Amino acid sequence: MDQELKKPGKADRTRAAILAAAQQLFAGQGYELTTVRDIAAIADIDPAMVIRYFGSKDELFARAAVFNLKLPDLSKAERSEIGETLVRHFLSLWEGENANGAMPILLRSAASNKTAANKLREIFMGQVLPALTHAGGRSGAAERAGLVSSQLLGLALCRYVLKLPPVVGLSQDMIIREVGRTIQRYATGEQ
Amino acid sequence: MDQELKKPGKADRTRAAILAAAQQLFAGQGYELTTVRDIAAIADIDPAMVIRYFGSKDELFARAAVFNLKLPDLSKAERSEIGETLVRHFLSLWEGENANGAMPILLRSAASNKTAANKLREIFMGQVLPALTHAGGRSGAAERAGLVSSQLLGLALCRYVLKLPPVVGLSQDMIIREVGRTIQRYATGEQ
DNA sequence: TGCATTTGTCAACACTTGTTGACATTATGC
DNA sequence: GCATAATGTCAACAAGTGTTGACAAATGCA
Repeated sequence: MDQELKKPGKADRTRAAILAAAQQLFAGQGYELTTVRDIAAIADIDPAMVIRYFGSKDELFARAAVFNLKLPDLSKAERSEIGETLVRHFLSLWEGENANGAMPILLRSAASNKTAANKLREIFMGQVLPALTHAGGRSGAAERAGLVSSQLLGLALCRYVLKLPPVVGLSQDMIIREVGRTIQRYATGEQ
Repeated sequence: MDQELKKPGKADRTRAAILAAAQQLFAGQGYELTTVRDIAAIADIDPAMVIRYFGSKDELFARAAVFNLKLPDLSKAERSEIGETLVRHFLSLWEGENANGAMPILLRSAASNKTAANKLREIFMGQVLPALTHAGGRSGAAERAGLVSSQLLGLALCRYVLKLPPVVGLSQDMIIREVGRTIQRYATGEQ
């Protein structure tokens, strides 16, 4: 289970506590408003430990904001179901059991933190764009990826960050159906 | 032209300079990262004047972030052109001649500043939702407004804040055509 | 001219920030 | 047992924050 082996000594537990507290706060109020002292208070340790274990606030943020889209192989999916497949994938990634909340973390801080903004750019340029290239051919892949990104990130922004009531209230089924159709058209040009 | 009348005394000019500098910085790096001293430096005045003229950094932000969607009356538009009309309207509002950049200001700070987040919520709840209620009937208006908001805000986020290259590269025509179709479907349920 | 108001300058305040180093405490291996 | 390393505590630092008040310069009016 563990990656660095050894018994789960005391150090590892406080390390994990710090990371959990950091993720909670970064996701809730973004990078700038989250202080090392707040993180330490929630993790119930000394602020100095945060620095000792992670080097700096910046490095801690980088650790707290790692995540992978793990996009499914769209070339194997039914072509007519690419949209719904993608939306379903993102929804389960964002609010499924294994969701680690990294998306809100990035989205909340991307507006003012360059590390977060770059990470978001990398994710969508490096994963969404190639996936769509495979799915719909090379021509216009950039445009299609841009449109897809705008809809998916907009959904995440309204639902998890701004928490616009009408968007929060949307059922997963409705999102999959309606947004899925949009993504389908953007991705394939059909309809 | 002026609203408070009187000759445009020296005070009004520095007031305007402060506001312009504030808008520039708020739009570029958000509320938290923008300091009163930075604003003063760009406006080429003393930091104390910023407070003297606007009371506090918070009040200055509130002044810098006022704007109105001025949504067209959708009930009078061709029903089949609601989507394109809306997208065209937002594009000209965001990057037309009279664009004041208030949208990036709000969007960039909304993630961490409650004033900005509330303002965004108010705008979309108070203007987009009613407009769609008129346009497509009362039933499901909230859901439709939510979907429309997610696409429009996502577009603004990717294009002006995150500056994702594929989204920045989209031509206005393409946006009007492609996103317009999405908005059309969300707003009317047609297609 | 003189006076009063407006406009601007300067230094400092109280506070918070990330980060550091010296020291105490606890656990581990011999 | 002891020595050594790991882990935690504490106080302080330098820098930067929004904001304030006392004072100087400029401007307009009589």
